Amino acid sequence: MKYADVILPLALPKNYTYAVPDSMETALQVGSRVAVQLGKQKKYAGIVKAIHEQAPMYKTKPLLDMLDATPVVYPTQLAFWSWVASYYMCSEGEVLNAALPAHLKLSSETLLLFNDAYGDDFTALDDDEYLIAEALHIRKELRIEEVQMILDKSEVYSVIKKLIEKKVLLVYEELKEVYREKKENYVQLHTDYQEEAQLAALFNEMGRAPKQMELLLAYLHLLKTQGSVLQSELLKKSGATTAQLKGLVDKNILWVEKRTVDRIPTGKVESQIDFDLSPAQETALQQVRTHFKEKQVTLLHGVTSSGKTQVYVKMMEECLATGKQVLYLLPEIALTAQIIRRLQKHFGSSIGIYHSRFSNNERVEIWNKVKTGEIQIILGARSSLLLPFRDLGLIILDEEHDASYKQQDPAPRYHARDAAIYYAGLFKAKVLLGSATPALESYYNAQQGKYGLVELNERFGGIEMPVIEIVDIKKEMADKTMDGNFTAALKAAIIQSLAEGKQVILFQNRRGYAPFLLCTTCGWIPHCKQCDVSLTYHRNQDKLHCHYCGTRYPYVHTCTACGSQTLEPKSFGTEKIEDDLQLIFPEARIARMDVDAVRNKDSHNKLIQLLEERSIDILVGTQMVVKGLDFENVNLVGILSADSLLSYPDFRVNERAFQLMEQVSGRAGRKHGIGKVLVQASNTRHPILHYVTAHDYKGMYEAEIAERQEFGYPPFYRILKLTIRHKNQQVAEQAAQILASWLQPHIGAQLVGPAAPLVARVRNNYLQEMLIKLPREARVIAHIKQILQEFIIQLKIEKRFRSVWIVPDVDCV
DNA sequence: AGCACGCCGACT
DNA sequence: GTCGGCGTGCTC
Repeated sequence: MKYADVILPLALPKNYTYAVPDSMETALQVGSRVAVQLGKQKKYAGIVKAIHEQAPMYKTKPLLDMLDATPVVYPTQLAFWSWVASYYMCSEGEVLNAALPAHLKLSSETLLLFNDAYGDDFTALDDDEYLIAEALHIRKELRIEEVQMILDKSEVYSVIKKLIEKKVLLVYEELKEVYREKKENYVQLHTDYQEEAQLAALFNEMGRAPKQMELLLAYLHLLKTQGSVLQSELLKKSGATTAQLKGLVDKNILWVEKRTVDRIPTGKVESQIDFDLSPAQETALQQVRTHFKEKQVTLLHGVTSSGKTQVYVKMMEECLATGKQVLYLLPEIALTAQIIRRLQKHFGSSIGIYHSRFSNNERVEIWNKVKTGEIQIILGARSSLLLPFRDLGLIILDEEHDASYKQQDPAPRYHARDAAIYYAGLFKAKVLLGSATPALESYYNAQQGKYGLVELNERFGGIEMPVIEIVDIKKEMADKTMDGNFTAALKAAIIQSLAEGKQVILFQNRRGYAPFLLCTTCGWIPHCKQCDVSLTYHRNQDKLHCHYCGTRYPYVHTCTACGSQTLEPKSFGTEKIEDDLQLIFPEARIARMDVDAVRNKDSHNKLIQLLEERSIDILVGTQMVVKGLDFENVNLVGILSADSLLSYPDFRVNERAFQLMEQVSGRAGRKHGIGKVLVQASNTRHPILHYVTAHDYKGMYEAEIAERQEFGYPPFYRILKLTIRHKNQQVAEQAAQILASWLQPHIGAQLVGPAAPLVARVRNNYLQEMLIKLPREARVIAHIKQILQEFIIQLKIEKRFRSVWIVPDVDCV
């Protein structure tokens, strides 16, 4: 007897074993999807992890069905998932959930079917039963949801149970394949009319049907110009109706064929525009090649605009030439039309794009084409690391310092950079990390010789680095030269840029109008009812938003504490900057780019396009303006408040602030002339500002790495963050204390907390956090993770801790 | 993630 | 007293 270990798309602590029916024994393959029963009625599609002959201790259920002729993943992916699950402390099911496109993940839906044998005499039923029976009698099938709607309550199980007992209905669990091939109607000419003479005769006969003749002429025209004729296109071009087309079909002149079409067209490489590297780029390329001879990972540290992309393109070409696949990762937000166009220029349609905005059907097609190798290059965001590559040769991770490479919620909370390095190892592939401001961890690894290091210090085309000036807010306040949140220096610079016909980007890391309202009489600040945070005022909607749980409240005019009407918006966000700008520069065309402004599908790309074609003079934005944008006409960048970047209680603040300012300033003056960056700050003596003005990454690195070593932070230690959550504050605190006391003897002093985080309550749940510092030894790390997992189970034995949520976040950012 | 079962408060 | 809510444990 054979058994199959199946990964189910659920957060189950381990995989379940099912019996392999004899009929499947020969055909069943590891990596294929199978339909299985879980519990009394639910069915799922799971993935076969292993096939073996070891009978488990418990009674097994049989596999119900094989869903794939060929596996959906290779053993390489299964090995990768297993590593991700154990390293990031989650289940393989959660990894599968993140990896598999929604349309390959099937779960059953309960359908209620009317039992025709019952007849239509419903007198033996009570009110609820009658309602359902009647609805079913008419509609023949109902979903649970519909039953809930008919009865207007959520608990419907008892009614259904009674109806089953009375044999009014039958329950059916349906496991439906959701992916659908795309079909399109093509119009074909009947074989009788393939020749000129036949056609001519036909036209003679058709004298009395001028509309049909017109349609036929349009058809022949399209056929000649395009080779094949789409029904929709034909009708559009000719202005004919479906009825007229049907007329021709009925006469056996034309016929319609349904064809399966690719949503993701691929083919031969269409264009391959060659380009020359600058001598600096050429050297860098050579160095990358040399490092790859002995090292798996190389870090390309290239200043903004140094043309890292060209180096990537050359490396990609070399990899493709060996027949292997390439994965090019970017932070989601940097995946703009700009970069996609640039790469498509070189690689044509052999490049596939993968990110969150694709439809579920499209994702299935990309998945399959990566699996077969038909797509050789994937350009994508974090999640494309989980695609089923067949033979990966190179992973490029651009903007490798970017925090969005780390998945936050839900599990798997993986870091795409670290996971990419492991994944590449399975293929013996190379990893090229690129950044103008590498993560301290990566630069450290390069310094230690673990990674190769290549420096590209020269901007492409000899453009100079922008000039960065710090503007003292305090001094201008004292001199009374401020105009709202604008210093006179920044205002003057904007005026000059606008006068020169140049564009300006302004950066402020808070969205909304004002981060909080303050009663100037008593000091009261409106807070969210469910979270311990002040509410942000959004003036466009005249509402107060909670940025943690998303709740919106009406604007308050009267102070709840003292009753006075003296509430004032305090501090400032992007919305206010946008408003103020319009007052100061009434003539300028101003736009805003933050999550609120680009909420709908394409608005981000549209904003970029507007900026490209110079229809925007000033762009105000949050982090979003930092990534992946490349505009030649921008010559001024303003950072409105450096202080707000430097005042988070996080060991990475300085690094982050430096990266952000350096990246923003990289947007200035990329092609023509020297760009200018103005940084407004109250504390102008902050050391980070000094490194920013000097474009001194190394200086920043040296200073920060010393601190990290002294205080035991990454890269010298790994950090595991435990978040403890419960709706009762005491329970959360006690659970955290107990866990900490158990962990303490095992890890000594390397435990920070537990303590309530800055925002101690979110959605009515109280939070506690602690940081566990792990020495960089794989064995120790694995051991501590294991005992931690045991402690969590042990804690939950006690009844009051059973509903405590404990979330481990390995290598948190 | 569902779903079944058990315990407890709000109505007839 | 019962109905329906929700908390909790289990699924190979």
